Amino acid sequence: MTIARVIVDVPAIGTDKEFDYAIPEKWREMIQPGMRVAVPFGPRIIQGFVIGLKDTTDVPRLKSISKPLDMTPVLNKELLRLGEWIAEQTLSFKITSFHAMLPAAMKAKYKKVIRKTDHMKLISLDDLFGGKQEIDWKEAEKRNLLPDLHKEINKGNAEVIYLVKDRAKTKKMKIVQPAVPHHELRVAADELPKNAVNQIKLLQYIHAAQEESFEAGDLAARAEVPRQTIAALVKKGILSETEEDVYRDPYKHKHFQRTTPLPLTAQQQEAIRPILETIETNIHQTFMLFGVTGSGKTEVYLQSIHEVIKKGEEAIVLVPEIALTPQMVERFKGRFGSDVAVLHSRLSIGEQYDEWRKIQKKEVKVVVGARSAVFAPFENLGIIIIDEEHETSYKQEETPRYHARDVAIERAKYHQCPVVLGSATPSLESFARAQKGVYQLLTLSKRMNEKQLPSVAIVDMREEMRSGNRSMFSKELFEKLKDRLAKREQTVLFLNRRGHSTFLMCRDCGFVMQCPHCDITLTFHRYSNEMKCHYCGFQTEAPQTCPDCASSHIRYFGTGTQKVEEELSKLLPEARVIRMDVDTTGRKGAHERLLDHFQAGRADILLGTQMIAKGLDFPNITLVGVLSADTMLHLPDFRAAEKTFQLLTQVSGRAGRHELSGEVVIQTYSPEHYSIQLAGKQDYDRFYRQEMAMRKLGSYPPFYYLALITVQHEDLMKVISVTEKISNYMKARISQDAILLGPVASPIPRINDRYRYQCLIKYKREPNLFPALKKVLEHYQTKLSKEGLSISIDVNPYMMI
DNA sequence: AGCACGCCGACT
DNA sequence: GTCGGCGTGCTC
Repeated sequence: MTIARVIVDVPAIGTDKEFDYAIPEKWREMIQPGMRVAVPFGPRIIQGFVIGLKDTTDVPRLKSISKPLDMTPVLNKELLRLGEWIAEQTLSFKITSFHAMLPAAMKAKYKKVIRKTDHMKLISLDDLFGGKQEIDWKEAEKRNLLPDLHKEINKGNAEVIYLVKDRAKTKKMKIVQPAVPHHELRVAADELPKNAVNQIKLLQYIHAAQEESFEAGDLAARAEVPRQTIAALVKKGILSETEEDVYRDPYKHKHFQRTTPLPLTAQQQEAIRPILETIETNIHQTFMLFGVTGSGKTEVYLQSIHEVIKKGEEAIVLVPEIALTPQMVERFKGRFGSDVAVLHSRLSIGEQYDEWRKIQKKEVKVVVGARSAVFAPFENLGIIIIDEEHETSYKQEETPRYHARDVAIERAKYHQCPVVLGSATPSLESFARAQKGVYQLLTLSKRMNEKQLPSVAIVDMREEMRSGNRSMFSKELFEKLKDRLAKREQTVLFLNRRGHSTFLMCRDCGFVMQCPHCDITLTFHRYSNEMKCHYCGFQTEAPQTCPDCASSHIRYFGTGTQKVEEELSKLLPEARVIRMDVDTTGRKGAHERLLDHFQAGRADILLGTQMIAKGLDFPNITLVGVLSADTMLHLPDFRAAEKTFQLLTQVSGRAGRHELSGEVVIQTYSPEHYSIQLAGKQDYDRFYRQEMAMRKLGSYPPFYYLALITVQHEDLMKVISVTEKISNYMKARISQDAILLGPVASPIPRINDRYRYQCLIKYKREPNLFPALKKVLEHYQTKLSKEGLSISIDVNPYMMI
């Protein structure tokens, strides 16, 4: 094969197609589909993916591949095909899909430099180049040298060079070994000058140690000598130093207690049997593992994976990003040891790349990871497990806007293996499919240890108000809190809102402080005494007087985690509180540290947002308090009730998982709402029926599919007119059965000074929809993207804002 | 996405 | 007459 079909690294509608390149003779044998290559494209050199090979082309004058960027393919046949499938399904570019499937380190960086041509080593150019042979384009631009350099380029004294840089760097470790036989180390030490104290010390240390080789930094530290000492002895030929590729191991200092399979309960056995059957017979099937919190879903996963590994196949386990705590990792590493790779966004780019390479080199059998781990480059997949299936974080919110569940099923079809969707509160979409028999339903209705589910009390905060309690804690919750403190048991307090107070209002004129760039109220952060916008990051000092009428009667309304923390220290000064939200877990490892603290019993109360709802499994938690169950309920989102139900159920599940039984207190201003009532009763089935009725009434999923078109621009009039044009265009192209809503302003009509309008299409079967949407993108992306107009299309959106 | 090409207004 | 503004269209 002499010609490569290449997808180039230019995410634009006009370049979202194959380009043909001649393969130079010397690379003929080695260049294969799935490899990245550097190719000339117009005047520059960029990265591309080889998606196929051929011998003929219609293109009159082919250019040649500059060089390969990989030794072996980074995407196999299956993943190349999957990338194209994702591009089709999500209306995104192939190149964008390919990048989403690979670790970030594989995304090329481009550099442009101006270099002196060597036949003209003119001194006069030295002041331009600062004595160097080349100069970075960006630097030249900054120092305003471009006009002069341009002249030199035209004269032929300098040229523009395009560089493709690969960020995929392996980490090297310096290994130190004695260069002489062990018994000669003594002699060598004696021969050193007496004042070379450190060198003698080091040699004596190596002589005494029972090891063949040492990691350089480690050795210096252990022998208590400076690092230069090693270099000095290497120079003298007594030690030798070599470099070795190593993996950056994020769990280097962590020891994992090995576990063995637990005996399964009757229910677990019944649930696992069909899964094992499909593993055995290589049949693709999607299972919905519906199990209450604490019913032992994880053990079912573990034993299914065990079976897959026994067959010589591999497993992918997806877990929501925030649930990927060391505790979670431990359960898999504990069972499968070094056969496990872990992938999530809190790892550094280098660490992610290394975990990915372990998978590619077939050094691991199991991947535990967040959304993008669904692309793990395994070639003999035996099972894909998606834990907490209902989590919205499985949907990627940037292009390509894929859903990991759909990708998992597509991959499983290729590999003829099962997908297991596990949840205590399945998404309506998935549960409806299970009801229809598209997925096979497996139920775990009992907790493993036969523990009762915690008892749940729903407290009407309006009543509290009426009876004169203006505090954020109801009488009932406060009593129970005090009781736990006395008994030295732990409490989890949940509040879905960070910051201090939600908004600032002037009691004289009613002024509410809003973000100047977004149509959203600012949130007060007490510690920094700032008003912050959680959408664009805008922040400003909190005012002392009303910015509008200068009255000093400004007040902060609503409650955030910071304020609760303050209140707790006033009301229960003896309680030790840990607060967990994005503001306290920003730094790497902070998340783990705080949880370790809590687990070790060094705090009584864990107070936090979303992130504490998942996966916490501490024996000493006997009380869970939900401070305000309503915050999500009134969001302009058709999934608001579902999300509320799921969250309340998940949070409640944190209590009483072990010997001690648990209690849950849910505070709310809408105690009669079905999602709160049924979450209190932990009655998923009734919630499902009720919510399905609501969805049917509103023509929402799972009865209809959705496609959301969002238009953004600085100019409001332009946004409205474009959205209207698109709506009309689409209306003419869809059938009578589809419903088109819009144009309407987005729920947040302005973010970052850009106005937002949208058009929502609800449909069941609509063969013309995707081609029409593609036409819309084609029409506008080329013509107007340069004016700052952006149009995004989200098929099956989760975020409607 | 970049970049060149090309066509109009404001200067040496 | 030239420099340079950014609309248009192409990149194997």
